[in-house]
Amino acid sequence: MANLPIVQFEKKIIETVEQNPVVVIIGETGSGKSTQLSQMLHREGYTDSGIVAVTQPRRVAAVSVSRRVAQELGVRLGEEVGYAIRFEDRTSERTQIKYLTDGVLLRESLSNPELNQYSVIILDEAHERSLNTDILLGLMKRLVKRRASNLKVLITSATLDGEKVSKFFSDCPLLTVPGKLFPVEIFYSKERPTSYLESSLKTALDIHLREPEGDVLIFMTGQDDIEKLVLKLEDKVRSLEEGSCMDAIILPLHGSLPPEMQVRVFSPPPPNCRRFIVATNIAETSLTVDGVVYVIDSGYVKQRQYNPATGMYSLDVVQVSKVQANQRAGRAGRTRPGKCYRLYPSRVYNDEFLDVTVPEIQRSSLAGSVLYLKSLDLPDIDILKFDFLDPPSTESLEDALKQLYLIDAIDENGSITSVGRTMAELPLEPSLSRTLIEANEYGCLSQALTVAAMLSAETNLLPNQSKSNEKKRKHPPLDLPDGSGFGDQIQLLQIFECWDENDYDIDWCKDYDLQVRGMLFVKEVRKQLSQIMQKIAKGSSDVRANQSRKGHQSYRNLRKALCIGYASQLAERMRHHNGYRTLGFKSQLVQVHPSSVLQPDDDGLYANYVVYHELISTSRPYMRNVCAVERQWVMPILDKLEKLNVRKLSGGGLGHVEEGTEGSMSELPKREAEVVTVSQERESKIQAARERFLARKAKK
DNA sequence: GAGCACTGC
Repeated sequence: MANLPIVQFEKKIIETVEQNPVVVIIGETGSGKSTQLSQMLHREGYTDSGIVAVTQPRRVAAVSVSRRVAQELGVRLGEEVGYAIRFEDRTSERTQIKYLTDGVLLRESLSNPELNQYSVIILDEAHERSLNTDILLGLMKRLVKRRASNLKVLITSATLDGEKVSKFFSDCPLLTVPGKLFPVEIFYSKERPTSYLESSLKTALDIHLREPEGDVLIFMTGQDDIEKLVLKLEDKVRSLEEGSCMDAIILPLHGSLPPEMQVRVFSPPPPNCRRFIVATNIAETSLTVDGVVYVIDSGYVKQRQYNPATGMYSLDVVQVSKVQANQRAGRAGRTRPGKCYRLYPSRVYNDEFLDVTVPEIQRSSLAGSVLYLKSLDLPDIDILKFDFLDPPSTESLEDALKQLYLIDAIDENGSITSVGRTMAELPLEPSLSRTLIEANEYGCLSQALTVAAMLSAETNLLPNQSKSNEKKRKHPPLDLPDGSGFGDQIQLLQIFECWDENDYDIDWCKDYDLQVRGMLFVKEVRKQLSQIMQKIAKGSSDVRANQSRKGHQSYRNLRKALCIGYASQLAERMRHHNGYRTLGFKSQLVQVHPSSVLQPDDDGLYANYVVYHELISTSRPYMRNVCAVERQWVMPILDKLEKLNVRKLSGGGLGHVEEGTEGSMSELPKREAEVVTVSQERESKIQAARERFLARKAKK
């Protein structure tokens, strides 16, 4: 602890904090800011008047850092030093230093907007710019004015954007604390490689043959490329002449790897053996691998982005930012001087890379965040003018307002409704919290709780039916429930009900290839949701509460509730084929994702109307997780859509300039004219595919 | 008939 760089700055830090309500601290990796700042303030007496809170973007960080601090102070974790993350509050009345995820702090400020229990709030790792951190930054700016006399706010950030944060907080002081990284030598490629897979392979082998011992960390974009590179590396290493160089172990590392495979990177290699870790950006911040001396940076990352104009998500491979590239390089200098090989020229780094990663708030759907802010009842706040460090686009905020209006969370003037208030209390996307409230009215709350919980964890819950996986499987896969033809939300419900009937047996999950960790998470979420709903629940929340007519039920009430909750995510089938047209503000041509269990009727046609959980644009625009709904439930929503006036929603449109004066009329979906916004290119691709299909059919 | 970076309440 004594040799941490930050300790030498204690006096300066304390002085600055005494004299200023907000201080930005730039501390690089290894400076000790996460563990030491809270202890300094504690020593100085700040814990006498309240708790010192330290937020973290990730749960594991909140737990591990608090454990360290408790150890250093010689107290039991959960007493003077504790942590709070979702599902787990390890604090007590005696707690003076509290580590928590930024999401938990946002929840707390919902019930206590002044956050009076805290004397100091430290937003740690603010440079990561998580959606939650960005909202907290805006809230802190307001809060320090209201609690000027008794609240201190500290923000820690990385080198590149510290000044921007300082400026945001009316030019507050900015202190820089050196890190404890060893120097990392950077090597650039002369040109951008035609294949960064081949280029990383070559670079990795060069290191293996020429450089002294030390592990190699290779940053790739995704599972696919990682698996390919691992195979190629294994192949090449095997063909090397025996005794010509040291042994090698090659390890993949990405999020969809089962936990037991992930932890393999934490066990040290046998002597005289070099490890190659081929990873996604999970190794950038979330997981720290010891022993890395060499880093190979492809310069790319996969990023999910939301397009508010279309309501569609896409997962794109994009260039990393300078901050990200430096973070990756830094992974080589944790234990001794290292080397970083960038597979792109310095010109690309200097001229093409953005300084910082586009913050999440500018890449996400904001319905949930806007509802959250509305529910805080901030006086005199026009949501379009909320003071964000990097404001999201007006388009994105208006998209959120429209969504919220359609699901009754706000009224036509943009004011939060009582339904909206209840929704904000639920840790769910607005569409799902709206579904829960409606289901409660229809007497199918328990089913809706299950669906909402399942969708909260959905990614990687179900087995993916790729051919490579089938080969690995020891026995043929057992049949999962099929949603009775109604679609994916119903299937998810049925799966959980089966698991419940099997007493939440882990082996049952394994038999059906369901991700165990994911299913346990669902169970926890469901429990949490049902506790929150208990206050207003009109029926039992028990999983088996709605199973009385099992076998011949139509899930009518549940589907109706989903229709109300997903009012802004509806689609209507084309008259003569299985393509759909979304019924939102801008109509899109979309298809049911092939993984869906929605079943066609005897004529081979899908339901006339469906709700979808999300639109994802991959090779084509797809609806993921769809559920059949009925026309008579959809019609009232369309009426509401026609009455929508964005200007009123966003607070009368003060200072809000929009072309034309006809207000919402120009945005009405053209129901009869079949107007769609599909790019020419995509349209012709679809056309070409259709012709190929017809040609094949004709041959037969 | 196709594919999924990473978090979090």
